[in-house]
Amino acid sequence: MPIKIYNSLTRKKEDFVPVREGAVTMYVCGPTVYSLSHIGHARSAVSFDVIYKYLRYKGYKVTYARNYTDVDDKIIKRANEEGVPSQELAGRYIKEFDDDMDALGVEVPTYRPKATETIKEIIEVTSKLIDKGCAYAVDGDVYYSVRKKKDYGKLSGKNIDDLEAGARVEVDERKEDPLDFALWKASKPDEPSWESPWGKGRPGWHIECSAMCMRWLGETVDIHGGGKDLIFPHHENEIAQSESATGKVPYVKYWLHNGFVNIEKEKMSKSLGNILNIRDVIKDYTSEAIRLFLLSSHYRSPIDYSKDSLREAEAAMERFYKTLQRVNTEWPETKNIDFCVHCNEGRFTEMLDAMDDDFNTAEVIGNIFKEVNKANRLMDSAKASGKHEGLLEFSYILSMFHEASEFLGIFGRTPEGYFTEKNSRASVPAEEIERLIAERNEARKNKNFKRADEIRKGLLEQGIVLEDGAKGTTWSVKG
RNA sequence: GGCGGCGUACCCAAGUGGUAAGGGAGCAGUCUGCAAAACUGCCAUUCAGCGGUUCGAAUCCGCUCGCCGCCUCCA
Repeated sequence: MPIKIYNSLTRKKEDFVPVREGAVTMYVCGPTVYSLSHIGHARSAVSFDVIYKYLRYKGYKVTYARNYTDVDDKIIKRANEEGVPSQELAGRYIKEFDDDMDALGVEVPTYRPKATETIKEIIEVTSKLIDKGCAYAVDGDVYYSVRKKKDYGKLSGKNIDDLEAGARVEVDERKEDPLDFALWKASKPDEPSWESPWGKGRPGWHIECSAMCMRWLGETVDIHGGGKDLIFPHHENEIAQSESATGKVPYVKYWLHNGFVNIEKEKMSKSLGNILNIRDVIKDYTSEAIRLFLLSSHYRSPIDYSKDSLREAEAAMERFYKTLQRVNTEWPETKNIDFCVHCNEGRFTEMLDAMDDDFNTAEVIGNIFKEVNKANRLMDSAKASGKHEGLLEFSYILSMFHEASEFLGIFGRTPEGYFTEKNSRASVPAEEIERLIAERNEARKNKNFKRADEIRKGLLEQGIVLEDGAKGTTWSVKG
């Protein structure tokens, strides 16, 4: 069964057939690096990380490029405020972005091009557009002429006349049409600039993505992704430029757009002051809980960030790893399971069908938790009967977790690894907790339950939960 | 004004023609010194509302109501 992908261009789910059989080229718009990245960047990055991983999982050779916009008005403004060169500022935030991605378990794409390293190509494409009569230079600026592209607006479903009727665009007398957009901007004295046939200047925003795509992936790419807000004007303009320059249609076969992250039901925006940085979220929740939260809704739907929803995601992750921990201790013979021995048995069909259907990660997660329940049930009944029967079933379940982790990027760690990350947030030193546990168990042995409960309650007030199990007392940070 | 999307239980959420996955919360039970965790049971005769198509609709069509996004930098 082919993968089905919702294509923003046709507004339909389509069978995924890449240009070259067995290989996929994929480009995703990355961040403009002038500040720390927020949870919205995380959603886009994680969504496409999963798509990248899944396509590879399905056997495609995927070439994935995600850019950094490292020259832009906002970067220049911020750099001038701080009194540092704009490239230094951009470099700093590229590093911060990479650190955030690493913390979220987002894989490094095949290529991570920067706009400033693609100037030569940008100038070439711009020149070609002028030569073809699709663009014109005025006072060192170069504009793309939207009227020259008959199907301009095909991605966003807009037409030029409607856009002009609702004009909120500032009228620039030098432009032939108010909707014409800059391919190249003449630079002011305090701005970074490059030599060009039109004088010193710097690239416009949209052209860099076209140039980077062509350089790293070719003139037609299979998948191009980004946030929903990029549909217009950014992606619309990319299509216009690229198709005009190369004459090849389509520029992109499948356009994918992820939904927004709202904060407590409100749009995240600078003016509302509710921008939530990845850096801050990572401090309070485990990286897998954050990924689980992002992947438990479909990538195209809007999601609402709230403390409750993250707490729930963390509780679910805990349930998962607690079960895995239990399997490891109660069924040590499962350690020798050869993952993927069941791959061709049709066992994972449900899960893979869900992924094939426009990457329905939410359904996969539902399937995973059904298996978690099954594992616990098996262990309970083994405990009751005293017999370890059903090893084959465990091998199925654990293989399924392993397979899912290959493309979801969660459910793949050791329980110890997970709980170490989680418990590093403890407000009480581990040695102190261990000491209190020992004291409490001594009290319990002496039937001094008052003291035992006192210790447990005291720790709970500091966010530490104690659990008495068959193998002794364990502790964890309250979710 | 133009374009697009959404409305499923207390909350989150999957399901897009065959009779409502999953998670969280809650209640009851098993287990436990008591808890916690785990397990079991309960928790939407119904999918915003009203009509229509169909043997059959949360799913398709029409209308109404409500919410949201884009059209300006934005993931």
